[in-house]
Amino acid sequence: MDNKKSEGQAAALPPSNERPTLKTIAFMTGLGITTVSRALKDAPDISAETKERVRLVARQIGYQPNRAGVRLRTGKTNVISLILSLEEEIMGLTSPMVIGISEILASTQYHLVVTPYRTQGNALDPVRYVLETGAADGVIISRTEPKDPRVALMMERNFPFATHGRTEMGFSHPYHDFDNERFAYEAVRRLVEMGRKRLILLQPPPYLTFYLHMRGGFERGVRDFGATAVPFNTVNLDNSLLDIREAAEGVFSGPDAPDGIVSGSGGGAVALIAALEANGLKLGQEIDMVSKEPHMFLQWLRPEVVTMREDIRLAGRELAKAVIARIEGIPPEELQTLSYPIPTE
Amino acid sequence: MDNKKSEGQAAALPPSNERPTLKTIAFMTGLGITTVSRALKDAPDISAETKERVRLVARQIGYQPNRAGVRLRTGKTNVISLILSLEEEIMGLTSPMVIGISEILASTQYHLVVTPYRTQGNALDPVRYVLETGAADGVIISRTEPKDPRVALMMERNFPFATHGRTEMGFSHPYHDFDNERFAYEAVRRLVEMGRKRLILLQPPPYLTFYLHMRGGFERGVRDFGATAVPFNTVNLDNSLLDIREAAEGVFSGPDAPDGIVSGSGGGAVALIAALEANGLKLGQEIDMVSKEPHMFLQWLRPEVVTMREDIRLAGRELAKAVIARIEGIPPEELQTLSYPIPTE
DNA sequence: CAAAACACCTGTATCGTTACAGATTTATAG
DNA sequence: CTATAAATCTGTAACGATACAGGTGTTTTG
Repeated sequence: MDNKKSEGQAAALPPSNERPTLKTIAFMTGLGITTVSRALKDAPDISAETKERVRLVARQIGYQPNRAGVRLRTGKTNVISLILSLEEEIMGLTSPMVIGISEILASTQYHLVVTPYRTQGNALDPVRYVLETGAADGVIISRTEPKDPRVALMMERNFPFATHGRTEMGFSHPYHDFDNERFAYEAVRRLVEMGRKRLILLQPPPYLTFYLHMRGGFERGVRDFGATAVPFNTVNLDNSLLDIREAAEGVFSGPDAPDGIVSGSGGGAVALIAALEANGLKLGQEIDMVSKEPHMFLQWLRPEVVTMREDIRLAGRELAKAVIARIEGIPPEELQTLSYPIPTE
Repeated sequence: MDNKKSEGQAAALPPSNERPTLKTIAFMTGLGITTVSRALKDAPDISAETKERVRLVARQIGYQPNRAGVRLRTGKTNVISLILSLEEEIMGLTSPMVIGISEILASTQYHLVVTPYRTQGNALDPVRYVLETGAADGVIISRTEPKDPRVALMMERNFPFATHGRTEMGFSHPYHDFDNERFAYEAVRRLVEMGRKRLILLQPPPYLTFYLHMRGGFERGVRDFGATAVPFNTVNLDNSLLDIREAAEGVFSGPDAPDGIVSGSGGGAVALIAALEANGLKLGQEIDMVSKEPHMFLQWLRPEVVTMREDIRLAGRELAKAVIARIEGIPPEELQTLSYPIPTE
């Protein structure tokens, strides 16, 4: 009769040797499941002593909340989705990005889910998927456009996200970006310092925001330092290295050939070098180049190239921190960071 | 009174404008929730007409099962976990691997979750985590060892997984591997054909399985083709490019310097080239090299290097297919694939 | 034509967690 | 010494899906 008390939530079942749940802890401590739940989240209506006891037992038996249970009840997924193009990247930007994000998430409850999309035109699909199915608490996207429909959609739904790259949409959102304006500007400066005048830029595709930055920096440099921009628009960083090489061979062998190159990526630089050398040109002699350098390839195999590093792993870390902060309600204005070209010596 | 019938599961609630659930479909079709559930999984005790009706409505309103609900009830997570070292890779193997896996998972219900570990010694942690928390239905690991404790653990628990790389543990499990034995063997053949005799191998760290393969192929080649293996054990593919370069400079400048190089990675090759050129050697003259080529770097910047490609994206695809097949109960023996060096151009 | 078989559908309980609305005990107020 | 307020704790319901054990109506069997 008196054991009514022990017939409550807590004592209903033996501990069992399965994965521990709140019920297990409730049984072990003699408390109710609700109490245990609230104790673990440090609720104000639980006594300090009880909290301590619950935490102790929880740690002891290695309790980890069941993600499906939490997710079903609260809608919180504890997932960050990285949205990736399957076509992306000649030269794995993805690796350091994934690693950087993982580094940050490792010390949180968040898991990283990679959500791919097939082609350029379908970039909105995975975002819609996440929004509609509630597959994640926050999203990281890259390849941003000045008016980015993905950003518009997530803003409208008030869904936490961070972008690798800026937009120009008249409101602020979390981002991390590399200062491509400065990169190109400094690149032009260096080339002019080396006596080069007729410059080409291997640039991003025109619809991406960082095209504007890189192009802008390039043109400002050309103006400020008194050089000439030679057109090179038939290919961009999204083309295959083979296409870039082919297009470059055309430019180098044509009239008014350039004598200076700014390459927006290390992979592209290799194609450009192959092209210019196929035309009998030599770096450091008839022509010079400034490029981003993902590894040590250019530095060691073509030391004549002036290289600057872009830290993608850092970008991953910053983006991860930004989405999480956004999820936690930090205002977007405080979650915008820029990184700068790192000179390689 | 008669409306008892309509007070059952189905009619309890209006459709609401939230995300549709089984209840929504039940309401719309006038069926019970259970019936809808079973209809959607094509159970035999539901009439063909009902199934058709349910499927139609489900498609119409864009029903997608709630993952948390399924997971909580059935334990099925619909997640594949890719376990990654945060230190991994000088030259992003991860990118094409992630892309390859995603390509396959995109047409399934599976999501890809990246689960990192910090350092070599902690490789078992993420595996334990997945096993203990049931975070995934299957796991993909790389950097396998001949006696791999992760493999042992997952076999013991009968947990589906696939490895990038083989093991030597006396039982079979799903894997995909690159034939490093053949790579090294062919590399030696090529070098000997070019008249080289004193060969070094930039090899994997000795505790990884593919060390045995690459080393084995190298030594078999040395024997078969009559060359000499020059020791080069102070560094391996896990060292930084700087360390490799430094060690290589020592070997090239020492007595009995090698005249042929087999490099197990493209990144390593760059370091070796930097080293040998710093010693005044020239590829194709005093020395030759065969290397894996991740991109077009070597091919275009040092065409004297003989390169072979390893298709990591393919590995990702194969591994994804293998885990899923394993989850579906296909015997491991049928899930073992090997890929072969791809001669470049 | 009653009994058994069949075809098809449905309610209940449950997975683990948390929001919410009490319940119980003890301390404070009047 | 009763009424109120704190301080703690707890049961119930619900999130969405599914396993299981019926239920109902129709058809077949003997």
